[in-house]
Formats: sequence, structure tokens, C-alpha cells
Amino acid sequence: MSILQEKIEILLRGVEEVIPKKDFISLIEKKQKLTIKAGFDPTSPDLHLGHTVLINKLKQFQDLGHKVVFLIGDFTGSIGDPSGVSETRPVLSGKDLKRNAKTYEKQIFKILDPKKTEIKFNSTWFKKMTPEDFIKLASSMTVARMLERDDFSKRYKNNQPISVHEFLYPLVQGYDSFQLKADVELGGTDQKFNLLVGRDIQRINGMKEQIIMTLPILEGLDGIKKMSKSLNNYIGLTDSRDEMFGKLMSISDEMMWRYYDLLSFKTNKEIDKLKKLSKTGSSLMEAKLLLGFEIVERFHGKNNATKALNEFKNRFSQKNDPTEISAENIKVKGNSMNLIDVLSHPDLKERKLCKSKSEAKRMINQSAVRVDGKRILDENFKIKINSKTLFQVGKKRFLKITLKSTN
RNA sequence: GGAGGGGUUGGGGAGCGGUCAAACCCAGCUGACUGUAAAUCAGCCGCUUCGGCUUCGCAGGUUCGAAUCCUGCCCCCUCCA
Repeated sequence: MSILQEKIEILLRGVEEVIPKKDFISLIEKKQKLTIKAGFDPTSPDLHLGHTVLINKLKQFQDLGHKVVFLIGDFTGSIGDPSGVSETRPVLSGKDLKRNAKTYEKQIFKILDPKKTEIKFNSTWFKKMTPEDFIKLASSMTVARMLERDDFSKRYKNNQPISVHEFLYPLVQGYDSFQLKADVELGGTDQKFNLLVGRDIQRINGMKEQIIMTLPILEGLDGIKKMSKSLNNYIGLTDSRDEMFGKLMSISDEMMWRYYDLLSFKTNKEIDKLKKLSKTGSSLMEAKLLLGFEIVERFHGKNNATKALNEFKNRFSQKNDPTEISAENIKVKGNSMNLIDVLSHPDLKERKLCKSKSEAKRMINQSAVRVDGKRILDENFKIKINSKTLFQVGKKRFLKITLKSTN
């Protein structure tokens, strides 16, 4: 296999669709430095593994010498969604946007090479546009074509609202491609329509049309819905090593292979080998541990990955308590306090083991509560002051609390 | 501009004067079993000083009593123009 073929193979691995594929191959063959664009909405400061499917692909382009433009859609973010009917897009201030952009950089540069990456904000050009410019831009698309889009047509059929400004999003995104002179734009499969609009806008403005490349959408921890923060089924890039490891271990076996395909840097051969070896439960477990290690290593380094692995084995295979448990103090009048009050004490704030007393009570009744390792089933159980006590609710919530007398 | 339908606890969706903190499904949580897997089974799923209290778009009103009826406002959808 020639080096060129090899390059193309790498770039096409795990890709859903390339349009038009022929043009893509000939473009790569020309050996020019290409501009590769991918856009992200800075609506939340956290990226998750789902985003990295795309970022990993950007890295491959980068490694082959192409220029990667990471476009932050701060303009769209600053418009927000006035209808608030779908999911309310928060209107972000300039400050928030900058802060989010900063955290983005931090996160993406765990994968991408900062020297070969350009970060751009689309507000740079959109702020300068006049209403006339905008209407002109809007004229490049028809309503019928907009309604071709799957999610629009579905919503339309289901009597769900579509705001006019939502029609502008694809246009805005397409215009970005024109501004950046993108040769290739990457996006999730759900972005296909928007990416195609980019081609139209470029053509209308007398520019060569970009190639579009769509990548699969990574399912979340539930294995069904796409990974997203709002569905709370995500693994964040800033998750702690233990959290990240634990979440990866909780996915189903089926999903594990999906994650291997989309997230692992292992070669296809290596993955196939693992699949063949994994016939029994314990070998499947091994494969999962390996995946957990690889991903945690990518974001936290080898040292931490080893620690996470050991901690996991310690906690769940050997059923020990976590090695690090945070400690808190609560001030008490008298010499004891009800267990229920301790678990839901307002002084603990975010660390609270139970949201409310009602929840604490429920947890006790469901035999989820342990005090110093002993299961407590008595709602009226009292905790004495001064001794440091280990509290546990369910499998994951641990906290050491010392009751201190106010006297 | 006209006609009609609708806003219920995370999502979907019952309820249409008292028996409603509100059926049911999904998601979530807990326990059992396990590989913190899947599947399965059992339970929970507003707050509480366990007397009650605050919830059904918002604000008033009618009633002994309202998610349910009336008035105004806000929002959404459909059809016609």
C-alpha cells in the first residue's frame, strides 16, 4: 500500500460519509495544505467524549500537515434562542463566551497541537454585517429546502414550533465556511444539512465548494441517546480520573465496542484481536479496563490512569471503600444529631449526601445508608458528637463527617 | 385579521368540582443478583416539626371545597386570510 493510500485510509476510518468522495481523494492526492474547519457552539464550557470523535479526526488531518481551524460559534451563542421552546439556549455575555473559549482551548489541546490549530470566532465577521447583508444571505436558501431537513420536517409534522431564526443557523454556519475558505468541513451526521449549505454559500460567492465529512454521533452512557450534557449521559473531558474511569466501566458491552471504534487510537487490527479474545465475562471486563485506561491516560496522563485503574479494582472488585474520602464538619447543639439531619445538613451544601430530609428517610428505608460500614435501617438513628464518622449512601456517595459541639 | 385546540411534578401523557401530591409509560434513584455490564426481580421517585404544607403557564374570582368552573394576561399549535 502506498503512503498516499495509507493516508487516505486513516482519514476515512470511522467516517460516516464524505461528499463528494472523489473530490476528496484527488484533493488529498494534490498534497496541498488544506484548511479543515469544524465548528463548536460555546453554549456550555464543557466538552465531552462525544465531541472528541470529531476532534480526533481533526488531529489526524493535523498530523498529516493540514491546517485546522477550530471555529467557535460565539455569534450564534450570543443570539440565543428567543422562543425558548426547544431547549432554551442561554444568551451568553461576552465574558462568558471568552471564558468558555478559554476552557475549550485547554480541553482541545489535550488532543490537538496548539501550533497547528487556529481558533476563530464567527462574531468577528458577523458583527460587521448589516441587515441588508443578512437578508441577502437569507435569500440564498428557500423555505422548501430548509424543510427538507430531517429535524425541521419532523418538528413541523409533530406540530412543534420552529422559529424563523433557526432557519438562519445553517446559513450562518455556511457563511463561516466562506469566510474561512474551508476546503473540508467536519461535523456530526446530524450536521449534514448545515455542512451542505456551506457548499451552496461558497459556490454562490464564487468560491470552490468545501468537501464535507460527517462522523458518527457517539451515544451516551445509556447506550441509546446521543451523548450530551443535558441528558446527563456524558463523560466530560474535565471529569476527574476516577469519575471518567468509572463512567467508562459502566457502559454496556455492546457500547464498549462502539466506544472502541470511535474513541480508541488503537488500530483496527488490535481492536479485532480484542474482540476475538473477549468471549467470556472476565475477558470482556479486561477489554473494558483497557479502554478505560486508554481514555483516562489521554486526558489525565499515564500516572493517573494507573491510579484510576487501581482505585477501581480496589473499590469495586474488592469492595473496599474509596481511598480518598473528603471530610466535613457540622456544628451541633447538644451531644447528638439525627442521622437524617446529618445526611441532608444544609452546611454541607453541594456535598450533601441527600437533597432533603425526605430523601434521607427514603434512602434509609431502602437500606442504602451505611454508617462506619454498618447498614442502618432505623430512621431515628442518632450520631454522637466528636467522633469522625464515615457515611455512605448508595454505592457512590461517601463522606466523612465530624459533629462538633458549639458549646 | 378570523376560527379552533392546548399549556399538569425531568420528558411523554391521564385527570375535567371533593376519594389528587395527582393514573400510566420513559428516564432517574435504591436494594437483590453481577463484571459498578446487560437482562431480571423488588421498591422509591415535591417538602415536612409526620399534624400537615406548597404544587398542575401567570394573576385574580366563584365555591364549604378548584389541576378541574369564570375573568384577564402570557405562551404554544392547527386551519383560513
